[in-house]
Amino acid sequence: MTVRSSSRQGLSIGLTHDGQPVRSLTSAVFAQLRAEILSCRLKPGEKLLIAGLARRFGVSLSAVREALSRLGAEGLVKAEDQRGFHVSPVSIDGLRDLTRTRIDIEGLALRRAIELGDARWEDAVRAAYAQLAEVALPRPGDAGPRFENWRALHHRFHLALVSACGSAWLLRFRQTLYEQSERYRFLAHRMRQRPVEAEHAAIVQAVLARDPDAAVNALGDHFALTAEIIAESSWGEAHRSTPVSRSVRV
Amino acid sequence: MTVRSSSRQGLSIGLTHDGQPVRSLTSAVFAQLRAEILSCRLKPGEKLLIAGLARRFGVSLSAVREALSRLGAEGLVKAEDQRGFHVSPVSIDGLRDLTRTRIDIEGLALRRAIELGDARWEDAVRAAYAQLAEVALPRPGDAGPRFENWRALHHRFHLALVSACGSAWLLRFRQTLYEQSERYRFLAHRMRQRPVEAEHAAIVQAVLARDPDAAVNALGDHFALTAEIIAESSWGEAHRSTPVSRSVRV
DNA sequence: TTGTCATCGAAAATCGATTTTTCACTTGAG
DNA sequence: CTCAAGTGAAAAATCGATTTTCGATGACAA
Repeated sequence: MTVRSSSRQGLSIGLTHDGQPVRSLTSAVFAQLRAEILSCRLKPGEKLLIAGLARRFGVSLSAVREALSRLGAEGLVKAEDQRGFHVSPVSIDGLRDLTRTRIDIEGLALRRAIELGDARWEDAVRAAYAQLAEVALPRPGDAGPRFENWRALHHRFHLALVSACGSAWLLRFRQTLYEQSERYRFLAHRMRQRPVEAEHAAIVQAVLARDPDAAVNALGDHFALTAEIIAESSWGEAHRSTPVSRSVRV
Repeated sequence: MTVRSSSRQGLSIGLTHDGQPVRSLTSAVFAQLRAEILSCRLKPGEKLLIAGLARRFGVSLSAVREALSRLGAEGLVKAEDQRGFHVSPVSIDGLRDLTRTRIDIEGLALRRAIELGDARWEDAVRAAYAQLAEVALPRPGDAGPRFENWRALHHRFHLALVSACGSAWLLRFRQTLYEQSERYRFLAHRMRQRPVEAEHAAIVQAVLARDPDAAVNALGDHFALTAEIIAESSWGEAHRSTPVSRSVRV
């Protein structure tokens, strides 16, 4: 039984987020579930019925269980013995912790990248920025392929910034946090717009000037503003208890 | 079939590292494999044969597979589709990245804890430090329960330091890095001794004085010195990197 | 009413048989 | 000798049947 089999529903071969090829049903299920959780098609807190998912994908229970176990260890689903799996919940407090930690950790990575990055890295940053700038920011609520394209370029841009940091661990943690933040962005699909290009430009300018403090500040502003706008969206309003405050500056 | 069944080999009920009770065979296998990897009874790079482990623990293939999948997502084992599972490898470069990232991330957590921690936190730090200081540092190569006891207290001490940081994400990442470093410590089981109590004392002093810079410096020195000593152990010597570029044979 | 306990259908967990893939080795052509 | 194709044992992956556990429901006594 091969992954390419046309009897499988909604599974596709390709690459996982970490560049490994998908060569097993379990990995395909994992990638598909991950994508659906990130895009909130599977909603935060939702119960994940193993049998239902197995039927939907046309695979066995074991494949689904294994995929869910992996997602559990990555923090996208919550597993409890004998009680099955749920999509990890979201909350304003979660968004606050996520944002602050993201600023700190991605800031660390950015500092190291600025210290270590060579000319090739600078070129990569410039190229990723140019590609992102070429694409118009999709209108709020636009969920089509244009938005997917922008999202991919946006991710590539932020990845390019820190790619030269020289630490596999920092990159791994950064990836985890980035994915978590994707969920919040999808949740608040109707967000107030703002000149996000200017924020990216500020980051790039500081990075190319090799000014770590300015770069990390610009990055922090970018993240914090995103979080604030999510928190003031309809989702955020519905879940608000206290305001999401800005991370402390180094 | 219950976890308490006496027919299971080497599996025990109890708590996992994150406080969840072990109520399934899979979780018990997961905890056992994790412990054996951290203690290097399962050696870095070693192939993990699913059938062999299933036989050894007296459980089915699925339980082992699922446990291995979770460990894979946590970074203790490396999974490749169709090629099974290996214990994650170690290297001098890995130790370098690990140490540096540990200093940065645990440093972040420590700063936040110093900022946020209350009197109860201070008490907990003092108590954990006192308990650790009571136990004599085991002699090099001592692998018995005395060493296990010291290890547990040492972990509790470092956890107490950052426990008030207020960030689930930082604590999670810290835990991951701490576990990784355990492996290196076990590998270099015969290490040069040094007055490690003095280092802990310096950390505690700076923490209780609410001096974040001094505390993070002391913590960083502590980690860096540990890494240096591991690198100069027999394991480290054996893995010291050969020159990157080597002249072509004539 | 309130609390305890038995019952039962649904879901999770476990198992081991079956299928698919890999890998080390052999064979034979160039 | 080198390399490519073939071969078979071993290991991984997949499946679905079976066992165990959970949790809602309702009977019944205090």
